[in-house]
Amino acid sequence: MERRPTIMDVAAAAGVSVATVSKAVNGRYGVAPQTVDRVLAVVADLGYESSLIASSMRSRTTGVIGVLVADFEPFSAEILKGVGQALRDSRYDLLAYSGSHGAAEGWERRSLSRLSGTLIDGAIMVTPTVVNVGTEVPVVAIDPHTGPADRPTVECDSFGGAIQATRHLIQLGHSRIGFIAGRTDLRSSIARDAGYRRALTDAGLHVDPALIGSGSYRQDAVRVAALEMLSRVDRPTAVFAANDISALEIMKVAAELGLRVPQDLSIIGFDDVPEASAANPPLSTVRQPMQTLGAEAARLLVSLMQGETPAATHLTLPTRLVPRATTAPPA
Amino acid sequence: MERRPTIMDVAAAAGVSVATVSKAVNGRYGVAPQTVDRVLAVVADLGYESSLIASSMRSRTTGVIGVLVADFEPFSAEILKGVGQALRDSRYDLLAYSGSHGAAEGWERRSLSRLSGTLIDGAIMVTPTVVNVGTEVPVVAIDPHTGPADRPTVECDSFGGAIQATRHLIQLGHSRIGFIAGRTDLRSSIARDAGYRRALTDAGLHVDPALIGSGSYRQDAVRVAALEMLSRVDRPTAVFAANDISALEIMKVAAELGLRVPQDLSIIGFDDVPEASAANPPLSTVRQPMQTLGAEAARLLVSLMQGETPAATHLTLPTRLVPRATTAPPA
DNA sequence: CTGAAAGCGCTAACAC
DNA sequence: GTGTTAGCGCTTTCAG
Repeated sequence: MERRPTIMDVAAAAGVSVATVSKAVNGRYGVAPQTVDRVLAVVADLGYESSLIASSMRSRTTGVIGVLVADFEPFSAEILKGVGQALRDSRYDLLAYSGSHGAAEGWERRSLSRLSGTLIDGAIMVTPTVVNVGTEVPVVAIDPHTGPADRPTVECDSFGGAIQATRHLIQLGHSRIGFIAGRTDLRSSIARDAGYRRALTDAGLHVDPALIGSGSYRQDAVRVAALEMLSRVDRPTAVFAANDISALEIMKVAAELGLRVPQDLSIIGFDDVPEASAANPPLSTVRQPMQTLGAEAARLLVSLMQGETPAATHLTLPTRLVPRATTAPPA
Repeated sequence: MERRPTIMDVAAAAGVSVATVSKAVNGRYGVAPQTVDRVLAVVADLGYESSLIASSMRSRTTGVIGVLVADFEPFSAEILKGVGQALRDSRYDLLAYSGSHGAAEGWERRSLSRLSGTLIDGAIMVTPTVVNVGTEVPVVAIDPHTGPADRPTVECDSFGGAIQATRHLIQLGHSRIGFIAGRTDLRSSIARDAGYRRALTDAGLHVDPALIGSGSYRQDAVRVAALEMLSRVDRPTAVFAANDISALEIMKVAAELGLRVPQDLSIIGFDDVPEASAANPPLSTVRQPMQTLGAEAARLLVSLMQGETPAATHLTLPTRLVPRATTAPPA
């Protein structure tokens, strides 16, 4: 709990001015070699470390990349691993930030505002809630918001993935297939909804509005929608959830209702977060390459930060069906 | 890429001084209600958001908790989820930081120095490489370094867990059991080593130095140690790795050597990171409650930050054996 | 109730 | 080569 040494302490101890210390520490020109040595010796001795914050207020660049998330949940954690991997051998520090008001719309505007222009040189926003955020630094969005895509984005093929999931259920013999939708402000959610409908239509199946519930990716909303859907006399024999967290919640509801999975009800999710394979029984899902998403976003951002003009600023990565133990033919 | 509005812009637009804006925004006493209204209207209009960095330079407190990690890998990602969960309903923002020199010893001192005293009000260090770091803010360490434990710590019962793992192999009928050790500077690693030896001794088994390799939790080192150990004519029939990442690497080496797991070689890890259950075949391991570790660390830290004196500042959480598909009786 | 001024730790011009 | 000076955007005394 002792006071951290400042540049003034170093200057005083080395008998030079703060400016000289700054130059010596940052390897600027115009300092005598022996002065540099003396200063660095004092720095080592005192354990001085320049304050990232103070430096960032003066210099326009910090070498720090920010990842802005609403919350550290499974999805964003995977993204983070990918970003970290891509940046591992770079000179960039990585800073992940989650405001305390993650639930409120516009959290990313607030976070970005508070960090950019000073602390971070560029940012990656994960599942943002708004489209336009004026910034002073390059930003790339992962799993972007609906609306005009003026900002660089990285996402997976949600439409194709939803078709894979729904078709998987159809091929197992299901014809009454429910859908629990996600956050309707996310492009990916809308695409998953569309994919579900398309697969149904392509198979000559009727799209029954009663079998479409809104979950918004929120556990409580999913619970309500699932309870309602699964309590119907003409309940579906299979459900596709717009993400794994929702699917996992549906599994809980099914258990409470006395429905066995997959015998009485097939369930398939989307994402393949680690929790999906660890579930009991392991959750069938559509895998989106979350770590790759993060890594690609990082690469795109670095290229943007270096003033390059990347060939593609809207990446869409493929998904893959991962059938596990929660999907089976209907009874 | 537009310039972010500063407090000066707000002041100018509202026709007041920056001091008044600051007071109005922060709800300080001594501002006329109508002035507050006017200022806040301008704030909303301009989309002003105070700079976290600039504020933190003047005020001693920011409401931000920092989690310092060497790297965003599976273990620290789980910790992060737990910290996030514990802080979800608090007023604290969460900032996770990984310096670009994560590999170098002392990364946490550097990170802490650069962030503390200004940006963060408290910190959680994950698997630190050094013991003493002078700081101005409360710090709690997860999976601490060896040496005098003067700082609050949260860890799992590594000794007991290692005994569980080794005993599991012994009970399956193994008598030649190898061990790939972890980072020798971590208290937990040493405890796992000791637990391995104790279980062996308790069972009347000989501790063969040739069956103990050093992996340091680094893939390349694990590979070298595993290759050497598994190429011996008197190779072990089972191996206990000090963490899952090491165990996963051993699985790869075993495959390259043509050894079938678990028929020719049983492997058990430690941690139960998500990757363990997703492995093929799923990895047997000892589960440490990583998210709980993070959550407890967060609770401890918050209590420290509020000036309380927690009853216990050294938490040890229990582990649990999770037998999966990589352990079986020897051929 | 409001504003002017000082300064947090640091860097970048510019003098000396 | 080195020191002096002026801020970065904000909060906080302290006068008015």
